[in-house]
Amino acid sequence: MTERRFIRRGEAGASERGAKPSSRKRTDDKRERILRAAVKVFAKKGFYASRVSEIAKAAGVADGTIYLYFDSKDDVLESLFEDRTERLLIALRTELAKEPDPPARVRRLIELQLGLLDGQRELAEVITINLRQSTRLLRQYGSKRFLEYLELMASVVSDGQKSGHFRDDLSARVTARALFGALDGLALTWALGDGRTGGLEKAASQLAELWIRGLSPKG
Amino acid sequence: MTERRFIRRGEAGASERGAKPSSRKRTDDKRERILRAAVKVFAKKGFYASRVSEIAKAAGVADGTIYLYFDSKDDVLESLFEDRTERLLIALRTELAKEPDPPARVRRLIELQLGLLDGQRELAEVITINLRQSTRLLRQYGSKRFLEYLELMASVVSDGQKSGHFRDDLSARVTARALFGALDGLALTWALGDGRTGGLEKAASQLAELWIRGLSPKG
Amino acid sequence: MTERRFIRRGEAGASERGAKPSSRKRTDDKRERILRAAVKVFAKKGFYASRVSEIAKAAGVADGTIYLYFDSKDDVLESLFEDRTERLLIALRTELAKEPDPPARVRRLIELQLGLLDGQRELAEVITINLRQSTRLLRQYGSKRFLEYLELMASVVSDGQKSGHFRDDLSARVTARALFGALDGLALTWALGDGRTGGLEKAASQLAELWIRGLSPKG
Amino acid sequence: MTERRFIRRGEAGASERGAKPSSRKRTDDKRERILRAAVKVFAKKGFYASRVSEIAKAAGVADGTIYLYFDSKDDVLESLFEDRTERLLIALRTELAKEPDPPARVRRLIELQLGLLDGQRELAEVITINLRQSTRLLRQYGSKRFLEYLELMASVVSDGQKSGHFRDDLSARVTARALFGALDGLALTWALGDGRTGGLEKAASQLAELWIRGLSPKG
DNA sequence: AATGAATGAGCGTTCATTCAT
DNA sequence: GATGAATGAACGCTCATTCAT
Repeated sequence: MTERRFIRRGEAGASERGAKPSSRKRTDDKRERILRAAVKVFAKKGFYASRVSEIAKAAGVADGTIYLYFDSKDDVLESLFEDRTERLLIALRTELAKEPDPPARVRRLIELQLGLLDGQRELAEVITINLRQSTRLLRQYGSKRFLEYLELMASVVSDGQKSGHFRDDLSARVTARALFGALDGLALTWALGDGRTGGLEKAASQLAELWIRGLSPKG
Repeated sequence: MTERRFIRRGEAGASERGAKPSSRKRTDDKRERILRAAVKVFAKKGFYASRVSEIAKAAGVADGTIYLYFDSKDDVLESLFEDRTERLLIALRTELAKEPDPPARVRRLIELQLGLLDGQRELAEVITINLRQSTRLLRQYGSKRFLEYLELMASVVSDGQKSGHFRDDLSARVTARALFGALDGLALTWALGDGRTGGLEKAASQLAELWIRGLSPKG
Repeated sequence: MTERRFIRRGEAGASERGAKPSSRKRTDDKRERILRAAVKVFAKKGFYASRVSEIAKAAGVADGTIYLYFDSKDDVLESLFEDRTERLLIALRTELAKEPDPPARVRRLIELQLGLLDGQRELAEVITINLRQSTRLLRQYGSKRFLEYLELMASVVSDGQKSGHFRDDLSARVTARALFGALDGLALTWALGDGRTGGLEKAASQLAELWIRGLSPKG
Repeated sequence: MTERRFIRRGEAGASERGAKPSSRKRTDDKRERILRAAVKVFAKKGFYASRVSEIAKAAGVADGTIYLYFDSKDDVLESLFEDRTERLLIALRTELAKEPDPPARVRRLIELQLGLLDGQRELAEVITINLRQSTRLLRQYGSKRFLEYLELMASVVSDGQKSGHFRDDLSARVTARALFGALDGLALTWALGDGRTGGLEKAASQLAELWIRGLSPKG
């Protein structure tokens, strides 16, 4: 078990990620179906209160089938997180590559992160809340995709500092973490609150204004 | 059980809060000892992975004793959160009352929240991480001390807007939530990271700079 | 868990053996009740087909209670075996001490082992059959009480060889193992067969005759 | 399932035994490969701890294939036992037919049984240990090949009694069971112990000496 | 009030078996 | 015949909570 886990955790090429049953058909139906079901269930009840059997039922598979694709309930959460964060990273990188102006990049970053969640309340809940439920996930996982994500944010800040668009008396790392927190906090209160589509859009715009001015140099 | 719970859930005056054993001695030794033990245990292993028996052991009491002071394991976490947030609120209100200048109030707010955690890594972990572990806590509790706390933050912003010190194109509520998130995010990464005493101090200062400028009006 | 196990496995004085709940009352009711229930259930269905809940039910305790006295289902079997073998060893040593004549000692040994089982069909089944069900038990356990037991048998043979009562062209160790096997085989077929009280008595007598003559020196 | 089982359980002539796939090729490759794999796996981990998938893997077939040749995991063990015991019986009968002298026959019996296992540690383990793991096997099976085997042993004894070579104050049945047990016990300790080739040879010789004298008539 | 042995509902996981391909 | 992904019943074990002392 631990062995298999190690293999899976390895930097297996993305083409093979998470594939347990060896001859996967085209679209990897089952695995994705399970992940989608897990989002719903985790969002509704939280990781710990969610039952593996509920996920199975929601995914329309047998309980045991989940263990053909994941090593454990924990692994489902981790995989979910990794999977979705990876998508977010790809989307962010693609979009940011199109935008050279630092302030506009900050705005884009904020809009994208909150925009991706807008209309996906469940995913927002899973990422902002459930991630914190598995201590193991948080501690040991804080170092992978999540750090990549923080680094991407930090680079947007430091790039702007180098080009003179942003003040340079602030640590890019600290700033990035604070920005992540701000976005996460908004997503959390939104997810726990109304979760209305569109609700995050205005907030995103305001937050962008705040941060762009906050990062602007003296004068 | 349910009955007792109802009574406790009522808006019992602070004078009676959390008191189960009827003849409270001076300082309510046991209850506080249990809460202190819970901080340690929850911080180390997370709420769900923590065992009631571990808390009991850490507090130097028998398992059953915990149920003389709390209704359930959940209640321990809720009480802990409520208790500590209350202290924080009191401290904040006291300090902010001394400071009339809006930008200085923002700085003070940030310094105080992060400062209180500095050197109390365990408490930081409990508040930032464990709070999110009990869905019930999050959902139903989002409305009590936590909202009071957010409102306090929002009032610092809106007061500044009214006095013309802060731009008024931002929602005070949104701004407050984002600030809470930023502080929470810093505390989280700090708690999960090194947790070195003093580490948060510099971050607090930078964050204050950022927000103060971010909130400043045009021109 | 593993830790506790280690402690229990240690050569803890007999006075403390297997006691988990710390303040044991007089007669260690529960633990013994569970062991007695386990004998019945294991004998009836075999170790693997026996359910922990069945043992609990037979013992009149809750499922969880079993885990207050034993670490696992495996541990119940091991403890049972160790416990009963120890009693047998004590009885054998006491009896053999009274008998100096080697042939008579062999006879006594056979009579005692089979006699103890006579009327305890269930125990016979557990010892002869179930012991072999836990590979771990067999392999790692083959070295403790069981070896003591074989050594006791071997010493009866080698003592007789030294005193000239028995032929000395046979290895005492091999002889002891074969005798154990013969006794075990009789017990097994008896347990699986009728299991009538008294059935083993005659067999014991005949087996004794056979072995005594088999061990006698030439001439 | 039950149906098929019934058919197979019937006293099907040896010519049809265990044949599931209808068009049996010459040497029934698969079935024998599975049995050989089962010996290895059962010997290593015991019947209950062995997984059908492990046997399949060791045999180089798919999991499902096993069910084309056997009705269940239990059936694999039973078939294995029956198969191997049959071979042993045939070998014993052939050899004993060549030897008219009762004491020599006893010696031959012992040598053959232990000799067949010598160098086949795995088979020894399966027969002596695993057989006892399936209660069903033991109980209902005690009546087939195994009884034939015991009867063969008993006949060697009773033949000797009739011809006056052996004492007649012993029950041939009891004696046979005890001898089986002795052989089994030696095989067991050998299998669990070193399992060195040749180790059983000397033991066989000594055991033969012991039994022959033990069975010899007075005077 | 305090204890801690006892409870028993509840769940993650395994694995023999099936069956569509 | 052969395959191996899918199934889902079954069970060992945990641990929050209770309650007799």
